[in-house]
Amino acid sequence: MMNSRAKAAALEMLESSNSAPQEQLYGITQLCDEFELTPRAIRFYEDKGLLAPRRVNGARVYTQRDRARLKIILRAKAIGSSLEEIKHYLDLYGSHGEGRAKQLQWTLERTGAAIAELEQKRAHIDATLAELRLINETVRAQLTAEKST
DNA sequence: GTTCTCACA
DNA sequence: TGTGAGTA
Repeated sequence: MMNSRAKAAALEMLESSNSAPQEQLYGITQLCDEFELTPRAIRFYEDKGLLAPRRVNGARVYTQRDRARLKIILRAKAIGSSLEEIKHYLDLYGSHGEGRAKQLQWTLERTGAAIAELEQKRAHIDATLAELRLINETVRAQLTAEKST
């Protein structure tokens, strides 16, 4: 629990305590506005291990990196990835050595599967579109015929 | 305004 | 995969 003035003061302290390249910081409301999310959703992602913002007097403070991760989360969500899958994708960024090879293998398989699923959906959509166009034209022809009767 | 937790779909 | 309510 922290009012916005206290948070602003805390943010300022953080920024001024780091001498050189001050990292841009964000509050949860800023991210919500920017990505059109609710605070509940962002906290939900954190709860699932997709985000790990720092805390300043209890309030969440997000870095550019958190912001970049959020972008990835939303893009992956948009193509139907589960949060659990997205977590794996994100873990790829920080992994090295032996673990990284497994991560890459997993990502290779998972993205391959996702590609196949999306292509199948596209085929289904194309087929449905063809059917609907046929129906549309048939009905149009009937309407024209009945009007001239 | 922001936090957390519990309930709910 | 989230939302809503109640709370401090």
